[in-house]
Amino acid sequence: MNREEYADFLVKSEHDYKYYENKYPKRDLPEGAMVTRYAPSPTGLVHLGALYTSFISVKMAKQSGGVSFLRIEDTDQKRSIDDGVRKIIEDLAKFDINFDEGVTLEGDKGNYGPYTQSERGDIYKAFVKKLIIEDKAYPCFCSEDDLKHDHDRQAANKERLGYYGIWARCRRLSMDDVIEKVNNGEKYIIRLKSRGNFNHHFKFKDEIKGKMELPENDQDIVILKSDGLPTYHFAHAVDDHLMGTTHVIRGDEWLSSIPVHVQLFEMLDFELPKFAHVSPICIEEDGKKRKLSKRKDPEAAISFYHEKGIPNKALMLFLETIANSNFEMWMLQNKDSDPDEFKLDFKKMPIGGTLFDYEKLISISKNYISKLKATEVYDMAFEWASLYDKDFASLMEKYKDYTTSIFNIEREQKKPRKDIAYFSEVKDQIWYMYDELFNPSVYEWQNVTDKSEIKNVLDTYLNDYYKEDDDKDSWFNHMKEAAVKLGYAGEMREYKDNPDNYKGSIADFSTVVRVALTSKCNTPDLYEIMRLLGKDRIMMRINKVTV
RNA sequence: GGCCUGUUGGUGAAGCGGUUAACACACAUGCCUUUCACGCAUGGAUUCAUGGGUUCAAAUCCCGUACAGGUCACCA
Repeated sequence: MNREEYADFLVKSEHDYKYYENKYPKRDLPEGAMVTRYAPSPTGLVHLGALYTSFISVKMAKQSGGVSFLRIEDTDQKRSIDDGVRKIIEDLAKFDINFDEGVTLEGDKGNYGPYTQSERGDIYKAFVKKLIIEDKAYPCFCSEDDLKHDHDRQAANKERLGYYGIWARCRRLSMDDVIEKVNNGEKYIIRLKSRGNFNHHFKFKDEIKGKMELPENDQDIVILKSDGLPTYHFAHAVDDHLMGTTHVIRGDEWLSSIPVHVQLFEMLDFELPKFAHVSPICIEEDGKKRKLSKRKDPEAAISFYHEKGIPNKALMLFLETIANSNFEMWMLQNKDSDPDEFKLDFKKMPIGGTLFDYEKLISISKNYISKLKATEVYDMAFEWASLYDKDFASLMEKYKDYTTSIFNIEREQKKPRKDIAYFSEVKDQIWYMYDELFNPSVYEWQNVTDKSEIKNVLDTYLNDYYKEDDDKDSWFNHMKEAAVKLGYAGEMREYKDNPDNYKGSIADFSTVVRVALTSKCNTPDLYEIMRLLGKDRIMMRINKVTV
């Protein structure tokens, strides 16, 4: 049996590797264009970290005039869940993360497919055969128990764990031994015949982490599992080579596998792509940093932000400031520019894990919402309420124009209000504008608390000074006149200079009106509120107080 | 335990041999203001985990220590 026959005896494939090398020609792209990929396993819902790396991958490709694609890594059938792929695609699309190529809801798109690993079995086998022919891979008959036994011995002797050197028993099997075992029906997997020396270090440069020195891999890692599917490492090398990936962008938990991957590319005669290992988003617990965990941390789930009512765009802005800290500065200097114009840079990405800063997210979200038009705020707030607060949603819908006007108070101007950070808090901020909800149990009176004085203020103002169609200036002048008449200072300056000469200030006076109408002492502009409420409701609410 | 990586104010983070150690968020104070929010101004690291070394000069370069993170599967 020659080596070709031997390889064919061990692994069957329809085509040989040359067929696939020809089937997927090199991509013809301009200098500097990146081909990136996002390659998740369909094991559950998309979480923040996935959103983060997929965003970086797609944006990097786009800004360099390259190509991004989505590849599904489902070589572990046990962990894949139904519908996992659809959820990934849909969730990412909500955040405007769309790939140029790869798996889509309508099937594969692009010339380098299939893009789902479970459909690429023959391709992997073809390359496994290539390695066997070149004596770079061999079958291993060790059972799980054998492996465990060795592992325990290694641990007991404090030796390095794994299948390497003298521990790599099956590596020494002759071709005849192998043929006999196979003919006896013994099960086997295929391992890489590593030529690395753990005591030799090689230089490696990561696009994000920079230069480092790593030991060569000397583990005879598994490349083809007993189920006939490849391991991650092998599939990664074959796929990214065939698909023409120029930049492998992935989580930094992969950094320690680099020796394996570099070796794999070498032994397969593949050109090594560049690697960018993205640091995780962390959270602090008991004074220690740890990666955001899907199971423990609610904020790891994308749904968390959705339920809270934080706009998707705001979340992306937040992720982009984590990705490149200079993005924030750029935004400040390019207030009117589209964030898409900002160019992400690997060199600016954080090297250590970044702590998830909720306050910062809130601040970004506030700023983002403050720049929206009232109608946009209405649409988004309504969309949120339709899902999470149906009663409020129907109220918003019933008074659509009115609600939009409420959102418009102090909004479409140079320095808009920044009081909405997320849509779940909207109701708490404007409920008093709706008669259906206005039924205060407490009035937040401030400096003026005396019942008769409150009545006095309200009566005086309402009867003699409130004019329904005043513009803002006359409205405030009337307010001042009423205040002065009752012994309040009409100007804050005067009051501050001689507080003892007055009952209080115009601020105290208008606060009484404000609280009477809204029950709250902190509200947006009173004039606007009164204008929206209109005379009848103003009277009604004031009467309600005095009863 | 082995291998790799990191450690700058409350948080994120700039800095890459000579700076008053940027900036943003948060916090505090003041101003503006009918409240709140906005805006504006000011304040906070005598010091860059720690101990050595190199240098006229170190947060920046080198070595040790501590702490933290990642990884060591027929999982990705």
